[in-house]
Amino acid sequence: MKHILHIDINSFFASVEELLNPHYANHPIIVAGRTKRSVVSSANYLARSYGVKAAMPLHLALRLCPNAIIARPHFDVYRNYADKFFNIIAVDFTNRIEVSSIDECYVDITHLIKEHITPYQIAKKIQNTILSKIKLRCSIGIGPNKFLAKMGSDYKKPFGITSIYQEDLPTKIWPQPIDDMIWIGKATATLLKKHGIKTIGDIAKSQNKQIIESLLDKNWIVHYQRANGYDSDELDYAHNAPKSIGASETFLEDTSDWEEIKLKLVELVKNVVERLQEYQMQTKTISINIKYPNFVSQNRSLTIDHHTDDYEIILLRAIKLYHNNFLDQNVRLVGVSLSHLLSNDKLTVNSELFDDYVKTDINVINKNEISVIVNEINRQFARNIITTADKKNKLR
DNA sequence: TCTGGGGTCCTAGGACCC
DNA sequence: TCTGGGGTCCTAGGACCC
Repeated sequence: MKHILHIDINSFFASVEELLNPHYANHPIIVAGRTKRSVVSSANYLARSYGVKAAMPLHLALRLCPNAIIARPHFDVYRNYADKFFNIIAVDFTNRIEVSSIDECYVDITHLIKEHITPYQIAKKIQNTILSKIKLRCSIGIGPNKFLAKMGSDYKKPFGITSIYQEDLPTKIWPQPIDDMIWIGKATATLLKKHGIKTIGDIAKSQNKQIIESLLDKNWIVHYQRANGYDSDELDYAHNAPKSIGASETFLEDTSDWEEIKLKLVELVKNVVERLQEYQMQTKTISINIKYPNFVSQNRSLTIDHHTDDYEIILLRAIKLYHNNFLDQNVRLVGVSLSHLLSNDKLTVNSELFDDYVKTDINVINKNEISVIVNEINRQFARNIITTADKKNKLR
C-alpha cells in the first residue's frame, strides 16, 4: 500500500501578508484587489470567523467584517514563499512531489516508512519544519491515494494532520455532504441532491450506482470509486510546461466602447506574449473570451497553421477575432488566451519564416484594414502611456 | 456596490481524410 | 439505385480547482 500526503498551506496569501506586516497581528486580514468589483482572494481565520470566504465580493466581506485590514496582493512574494515551501520538502524529505497549485502538493512517502517510522510522524515533522523555516502553518492529509490524502488535509484546518485509510471511510468520509467531496462542484452537487444523493456515503452505496450513472457523464465511475476509497490517479512528478497562458480583466464599468476594448486587448496580448516568450514557447491557437453583464461567457478561437510567438501576429489575430464576433456588444470582461503551446526546442521548423510569410499574406489580403488597426492601436497606446505618465507627474 | 483571475480537463459536433 | 467506419483536428461550452 502507498502512503500519500497532501499538504496545503493555511490561508496562504493572508498568512504571508501577516509575515510581511507584523502589525497586522490579531487583526482580521482580507487579501483582495482594489476595485469595487474585487473579490476576496484569501482571508485569515479571524476574518473567516465573521463569515468572510474566498471568492466573496469585497464589499460583502466588508459588510460582514468592517474592521478588516485589506491587504493588496503581492503575487511575486507568494511565488517566492511557494518555492521555499516545495524546496523544504524536496531537500529535507523527498523529491517525489506533485505540485498541484501555488500552495499545495502531494508527496509520496511510501519509501520513507520503516518499522519505527509512521506516516503520521513524517507528516508531523514536515509540518514543524515548514513552520520553523518559513513561519507558515499547513494542514496535512495522509492516505493510500491522492483522493483520501486531499480529503484528509481538508478535514482539520488549520494546522491539522488527518489520516484517512479504508477503515476510516465510515466515520470520516461517508457522513460528509457531497458538496465537500473534491471534484464534485456546485453543478454536480445540485443535480445529485435533487435525486436524493446527499452524502458521500450515498455516492458510495452500490444500490445508488444506477441513478448516479444516469445523472452524470461517464466520469460517474471515478466518483463512485473515490467515494469507496479508491483512486487510481498517480502522482505526476514532472514539472509540467503550461498548457495555456491567459489574461483577462473585468472592466470597472461594463463597456461597448471599441476604443477602450481595443486598448485592453493590446494590454492583455502584451501580457500573454511576454509570458509565452519567458516560457520559451510558441502558440498555435489564440482565443478571445468575453463575459456579458449577465455573466454569460463566450469564447472565439482561431488556430493558425504554424506555431508563433510573434507579438504582431498574435495581436492582429486577437483584434480581428474580437472585431468579427463581439463588436458593439456590451461586455463586463475581456480575456485573451494562448493554447496549443509548444516549446521552442520541440519546434521542427523555423517559425520565423512562416511568420514573415503570414505577415505578407495578411498585408496582401487585408492590407488597408490591418494597417488601419495597427496605426490606431499605436496611436491609442502612445496616448495612453502619455496620459498615465502625466498623471504620475501631477501626483508628484 | 453583485459576483476576480489564473488554470486543467472533458464533451460534443462538424470538417476532413482514407 | 440513399449513404460505412475509423481517425484527427478544430471550435465552443462547461465543470471544477485554488
